Amino acid sequence: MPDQDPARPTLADVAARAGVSASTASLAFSGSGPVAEATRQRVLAAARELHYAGPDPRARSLRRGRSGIIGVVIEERVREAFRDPIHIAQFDGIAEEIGHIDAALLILAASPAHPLGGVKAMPTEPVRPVTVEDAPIDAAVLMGCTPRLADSVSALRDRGLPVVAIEGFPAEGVLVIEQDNRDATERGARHLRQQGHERVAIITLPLDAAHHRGLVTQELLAIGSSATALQRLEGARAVFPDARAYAAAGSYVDEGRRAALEILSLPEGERPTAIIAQSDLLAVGVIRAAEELGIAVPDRLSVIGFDGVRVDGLWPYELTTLEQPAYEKGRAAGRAIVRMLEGGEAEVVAFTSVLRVGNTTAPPPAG
Amino acid sequence: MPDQDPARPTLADVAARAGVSASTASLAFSGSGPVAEATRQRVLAAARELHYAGPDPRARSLRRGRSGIIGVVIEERVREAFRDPIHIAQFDGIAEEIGHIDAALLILAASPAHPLGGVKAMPTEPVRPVTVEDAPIDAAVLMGCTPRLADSVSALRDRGLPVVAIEGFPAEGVLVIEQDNRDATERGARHLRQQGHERVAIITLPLDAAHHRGLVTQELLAIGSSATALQRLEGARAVFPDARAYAAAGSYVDEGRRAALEILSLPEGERPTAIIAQSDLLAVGVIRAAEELGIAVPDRLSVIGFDGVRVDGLWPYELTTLEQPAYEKGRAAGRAIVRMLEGGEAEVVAFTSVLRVGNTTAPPPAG
DNA sequence: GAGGCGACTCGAATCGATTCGATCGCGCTT
DNA sequence: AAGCGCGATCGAATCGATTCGAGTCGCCTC
Repeated sequence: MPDQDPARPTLADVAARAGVSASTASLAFSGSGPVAEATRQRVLAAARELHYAGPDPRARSLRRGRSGIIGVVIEERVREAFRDPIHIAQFDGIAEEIGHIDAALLILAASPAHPLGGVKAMPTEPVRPVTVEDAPIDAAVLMGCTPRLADSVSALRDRGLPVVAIEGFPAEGVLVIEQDNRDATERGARHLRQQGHERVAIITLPLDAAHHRGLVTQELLAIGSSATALQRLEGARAVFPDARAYAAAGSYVDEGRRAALEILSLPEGERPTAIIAQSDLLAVGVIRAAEELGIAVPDRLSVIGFDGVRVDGLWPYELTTLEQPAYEKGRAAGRAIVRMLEGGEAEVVAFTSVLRVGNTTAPPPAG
Repeated sequence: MPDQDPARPTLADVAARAGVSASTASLAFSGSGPVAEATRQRVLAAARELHYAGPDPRARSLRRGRSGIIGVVIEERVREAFRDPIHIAQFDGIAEEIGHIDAALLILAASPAHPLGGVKAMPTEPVRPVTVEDAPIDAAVLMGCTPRLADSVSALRDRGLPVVAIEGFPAEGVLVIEQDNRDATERGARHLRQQGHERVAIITLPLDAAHHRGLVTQELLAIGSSATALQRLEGARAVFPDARAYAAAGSYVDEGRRAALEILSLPEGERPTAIIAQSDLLAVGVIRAAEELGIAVPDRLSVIGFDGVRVDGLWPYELTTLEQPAYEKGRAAGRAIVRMLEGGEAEVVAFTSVLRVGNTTAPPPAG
């Protein structure tokens, strides 16, 4: 029994009460056709009397073929997306642009890839899972998604929906909003090199789908799927080929702290004089760890981040970081979606990060 | 023509190719019924060959009567919701809880109320507006909504959808997650009184739908519709009945600064010795303004906020504020939705704010 | 006064899937 | 060997609205 309440009125009921046909009633509501004003009023009155709440959006969107909803696909759990300032800025930008066509934003967590028709866990859940492949959306924006989603993406394409990705691996039929992760990180690394640093460590964003934490090995690199993390790693190693890298399990302050505590446990003279963190939150964690260990920043340890979000409670530090235009990236994605929905072609957009030098980087200690 | 591409395959096509009936094909996909493994494989194979992307979510949700989407209604433009840390924490909490039933979150900006069947602006927009009343949602969470939405809310009720409100005016059939705005502010005000303050000013959140800025007059109070702002104002005036209040046009640092510059333009001796701001962001603005005017905080001006979000770049200040459990409020709303969707009754939850004393409040200057 | 034109209204097909009840075999029991 | 039970499959109704083509009716024109 799909209907929860018996006898919720339908358009047909309203039409009957108003003494018109369903088609006329529909016209009266949608306004797309000639309806006599008197008739229209009669229909609206009937609707009021029956407490009819207007055409059912489900039926409407089935018939019309459009739902007015844009999906934003993230690969973490939904709640984590709200923790990351970069995500938020990008949401913001997307919302700004699709607001122009009055579309709404559906936040979707990518489900673990499941084969076409794979068995769902519980057949009679009160609410069925909304996955990327079966959400009533008109288009999708992928945020930092990995090839793990390839199946879902091709399902979207099979549906004929426009798909735009903000960073991530290029895929057939997906418009990518690009970010110069590799080159930007290389610029940041060069900045360290110029200051005289030789021993550098890297803390990366999660590389693989399972978010493995720890030293980045060949094996981990091989299964690495995060374009963003890999590109930034590549940029850093272009300058410091032998730099050790540690993967964090997420872009959180505490993950940065944890990795840094491990990195900095070496005796001075062996331990790195600089750490390249792949996000500002990680970098803040590094600074916290240094404070705990009594290692002065930037005198004995330089720290560089990525993102350019202004992190809370960092005073007196001003993080040296690579500032990326997250809000603008979101807008570009939104604009692309709008254009594609209107039947046009959207072109690839590439964004550039700017090195903002703060007071967390300095020449390495003389010794 | 609803379909954009000609000949996108449907379940019937797949069934035909697999040599089974549509009903069997449906069973093969949904898994809710006995289907021979061989048949199932045949159907899935046919689907692959035709590039069939799975059952159309629109049709599915029409038939099933559920879409798996929970709407979160905000009254600002969507993008502004992402700017407010309290909103974000609440989103986060909601997402956490509804994640348990695999539902997704639809962010909806409340449209200006329009009468049932009111004329839409453009009949042939590429994407139709998604308003509160016609979004394919299974339930709605209202975030800080005003009576302006009364029509939309009653439409939701007519649809038989569960509706939960986080703060806001109680409405028939709407479960409210409450916050002790009035009493909490009163406690904060009493803290100032105990320190000896007499001349106090208040900076409120937007009171009315139009977000009028400026001195709070009787007229403004009369059209005030934000429960949160009104309750907090009431709490402050319970202690300082004659305190002047200024409405900000939004919860932003710059709005707080702007209001404070006006408030503090009086000669010392007449100007307030303390300012009660209705949000932390506003309070930070007050501190900024005081810095600009060379007024020492807390020596010559005490400042108290509301929210307990840790605002960036405030050092060396630790804001005295009323800490509210925003994340928990979101969770409570999410839990209530889940319970109601499962057919149960959800009970009202009330949250309490705690006064956290920082270093922005002190006794007023002796003079 | 007949023809014609418009403004309205209606019937019926359609969107694409789900689901209930009925049917059909087929193996097993007694 | 007849009867039974059960798993697999199918037909048809249904979900609730939109839309197209086909009337219907009144009024204007020549």
